[in-house]
Amino acid sequence: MDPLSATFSALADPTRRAILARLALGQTNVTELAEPFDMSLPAISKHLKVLERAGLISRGREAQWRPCTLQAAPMQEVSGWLESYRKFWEASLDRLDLYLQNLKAEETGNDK
Amino acid sequence: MDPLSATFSALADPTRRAILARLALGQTNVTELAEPFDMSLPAISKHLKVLERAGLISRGREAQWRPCTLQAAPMQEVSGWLESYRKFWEASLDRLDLYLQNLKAEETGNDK
DNA sequence: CCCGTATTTAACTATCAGGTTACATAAAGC
DNA sequence: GCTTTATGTAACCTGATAGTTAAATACGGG
Repeated sequence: MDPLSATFSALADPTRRAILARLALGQTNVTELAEPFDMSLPAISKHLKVLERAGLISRGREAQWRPCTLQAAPMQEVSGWLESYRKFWEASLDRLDLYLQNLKAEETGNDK
Repeated sequence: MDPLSATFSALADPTRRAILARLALGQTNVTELAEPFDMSLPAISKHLKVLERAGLISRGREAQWRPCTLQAAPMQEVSGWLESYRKFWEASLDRLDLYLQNLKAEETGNDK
């Protein structure tokens, strides 16, 4: 799978995004990561593998713990990809803005 | 499925991203969208449905054609979500930068 | 060396995603 | 109304995902 697709599909799961959010607070181990979820440990282990293969986390070894660390570089790829579309959503926001302005103008009777 | 997950998973497919890239050039119909792909029309139709459900395109009606239009608003959501991680990839780039500088310094014997 | 803790792997199941072909529907034009 | 063109839906297949439980592995400490 191409890297961008791997990143997008890793991010397409709320559990995995929550894991990343937790890791943004600092490196931690698997059991602690699993804590908030109503899910078996192997399930979390699989999610971690997905994140790892996408390059979004790295895993070390510290005695019997496997500390996970956030690696945000792939997100930068996503951000770069998105960039070329920015003008489109900004344009549509402008249109929305315009629409809302017209709406308001009509309401107050100031519109042509 | 939550909107963010829907957007990420819609974007996790190269065919769909290519469709969006085409639509960035302007609105077009299904047959023309399908043209570059070695894939049946129903397959494209399914991809379009995924994009539509994620809110990334909208479809009109013009005689027997269904013109598709890019709707980038969900990308803005993604962009917003990514924003909170920006400092992480910027930090790691800084570390990479530092690493490369050190490497260069070592090479030229100017290090430490 | 055995034990407890942390984590992964194996085997299995159910659902979903992405593709196919065949058929159905929509609209225009003769 | 029939035909053509454009598109969508149905039924089906295959492989991937996401979860489960049970067993295996890795490591530190008595």
